[in-house]
Amino acid sequence: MVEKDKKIRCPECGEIELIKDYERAELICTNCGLVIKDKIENLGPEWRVFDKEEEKKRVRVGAPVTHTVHDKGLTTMIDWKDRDIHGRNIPLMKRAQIYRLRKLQKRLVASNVTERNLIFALSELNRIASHLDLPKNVRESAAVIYRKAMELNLIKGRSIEEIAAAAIYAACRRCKVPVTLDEIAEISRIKKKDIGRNHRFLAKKLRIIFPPINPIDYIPKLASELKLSSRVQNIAINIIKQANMKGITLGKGPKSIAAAAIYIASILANERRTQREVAETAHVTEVTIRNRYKELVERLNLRIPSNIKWE
DNA sequence: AAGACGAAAGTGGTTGA
DNA sequence: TCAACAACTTTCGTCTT
Repeated sequence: MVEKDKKIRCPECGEIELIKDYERAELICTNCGLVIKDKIENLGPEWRVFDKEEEKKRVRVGAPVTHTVHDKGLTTMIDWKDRDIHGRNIPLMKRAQIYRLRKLQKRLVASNVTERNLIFALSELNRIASHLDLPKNVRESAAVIYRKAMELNLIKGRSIEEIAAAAIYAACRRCKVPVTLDEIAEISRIKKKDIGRNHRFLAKKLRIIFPPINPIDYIPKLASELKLSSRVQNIAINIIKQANMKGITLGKGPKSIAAAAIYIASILANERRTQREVAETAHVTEVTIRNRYKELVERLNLRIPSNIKWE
């Protein structure tokens, strides 16, 4: 559908030659699994049409193809009833033939081990994604990453669940969804350390470059959990932007920076939250918030109103 | 009494020999 | 593989509101 010679490049992993259209559901980078464009507009029918009449009849058939189902959603089912589509009995001769077809199909659908493992992996991906409320593009991305890992024989000798968890994390990083290793570790039965290890492994083998996490990505989530206004969000984002420019954020945990920025912003906007509240929702300690926020206030010359003092 | 502060010791992950 | 290291946590006593 999408012409190969269009020469679209993946904005993240740059050097990758072409983006496959993957049967017109999304534009996905075949290398790193980044979903570049969610829906391609003006999809056009899959048959040639010769006149307007025909065009009306032949529009679009079937659900969009997806990577999150093991056969990409292209399932054919042969009914077990011995009736044709009109409900008539099927002649005996034909029945035998259909019986053979059914048997054959069963074997094809999920018989070989690879396929069965893929089904398991995808259901695991889906399970984790549902628990974390991940958007569709992240799920697709995770599925693509997993399939890619399978193609390169990276699963062999490793547990499916570990790779699945790592694929989810990788997809989140790709799509800038602020999910932590801890959150995934809690849902899957994989330890944080192992998810991280496998994630690094995937990144290396699939040659995906992950940009460092920007503290800004945490802000919306934190702000909404703390029920803070969008004004606070904007202030916090501004603080982080300035901090980024001064290089203060380098080497520090992005979560800590985000938490400190939110804390400061909540004070500046007169919607104050305690250090404890922020610390709890951001999953860092009050001490860390204190250290970061002191640093931010000093280095950025922020003016904190009189209800707070510091030396 | 709750919140903020900071010193000191401890933990887990990264880095470089 | 080991030690050094920075970021972060835990704990706890003190100060402020």
